[in-house]
Amino acid sequence: MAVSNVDQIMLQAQNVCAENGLKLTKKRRQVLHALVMSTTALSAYELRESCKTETGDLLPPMSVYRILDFLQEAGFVHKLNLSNRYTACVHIACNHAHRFSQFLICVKCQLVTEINIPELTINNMKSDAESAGFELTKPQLEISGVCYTCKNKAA
Amino acid sequence: MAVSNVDQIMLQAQNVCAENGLKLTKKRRQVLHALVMSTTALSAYELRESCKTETGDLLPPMSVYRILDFLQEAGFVHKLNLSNRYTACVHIACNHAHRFSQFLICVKCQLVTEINIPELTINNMKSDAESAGFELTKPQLEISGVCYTCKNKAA
DNA sequence: AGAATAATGATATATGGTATCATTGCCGCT
DNA sequence: AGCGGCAATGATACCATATATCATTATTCT
Repeated sequence: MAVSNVDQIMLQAQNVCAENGLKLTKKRRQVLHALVMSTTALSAYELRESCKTETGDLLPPMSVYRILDFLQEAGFVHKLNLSNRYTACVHIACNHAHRFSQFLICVKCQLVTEINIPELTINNMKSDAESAGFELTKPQLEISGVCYTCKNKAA
Repeated sequence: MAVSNVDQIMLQAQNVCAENGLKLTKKRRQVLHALVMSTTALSAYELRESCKTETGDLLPPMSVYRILDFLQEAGFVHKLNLSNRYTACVHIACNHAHRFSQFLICVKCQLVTEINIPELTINNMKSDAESAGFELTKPQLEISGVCYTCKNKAA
């Protein structure tokens, strides 16, 4: 995510939890913080590293996955299935209503950019799906591409 | 895929390979055939089962993955990243030019339906991505939903 | 036939994720 | 403060997905 207002994001997350009876414990904060700080999506096992204690202890994998589940439930984190990695939601601080999200993933540098899908695109997709006999539920789109930085580097 | 014209599909695959100097060996045919016959996407390890010999020998995992790589290169098979499963391309027999594909995956029964994305939707997505500083390369979309059969069952 | 190359096999291991049961820590109560 | 109950975390074991590496078998080409 790599943002400047990290503190504000963490505070907002804390507030959202308080309002909904969810507990943002120390470890959960640690994991969320690591994701918010990272420009790229992180794997569960990379997150263990990011959260290790001064004595070098790692979180057990089970805990990492449970914490990720919690953070996803709360809407703070998305899982990217293309890479089996996790990324902080860009809308934590702005408290947007959560719409269908779309992730643009650079195949060269792994940069992840989350954008909102315009209403129009969503509606088109919904009716395309309907024609094929499907009702859409949770269309999270993950699309591979090349970011302009990498594209320019190549040229 | 679950189609009636299985033989025609296999024949067409054979022809495409011949035209392009690719070898559709016996094992590759076996794997492709298993995928063409299945209504749901199959995992690599399920494919081992589908292709076992009379004596019960299984393909080594490495071979399955290599064969799947080959079939994907040839455009006969898609990998679904949402489920880490593989499915035959619906366009083998009709020999369509390959456009961006979209998969509708039923969360209840695992039915997979491949549809073409209308030109319009693609172009919208491309310009959305461009606004965010991305150039799209291989937009394969995988979308969760509920097929009408399951939806009606629920009601 | 023999060399070169492509395909497959075998073994080991990395990586991603879950099941299960034990332990810890927090919260409210009296 | 002490205690009971429940949520969160830890520990161990394990399954599922995928790859690295080297050995062997088939094809193809001369």
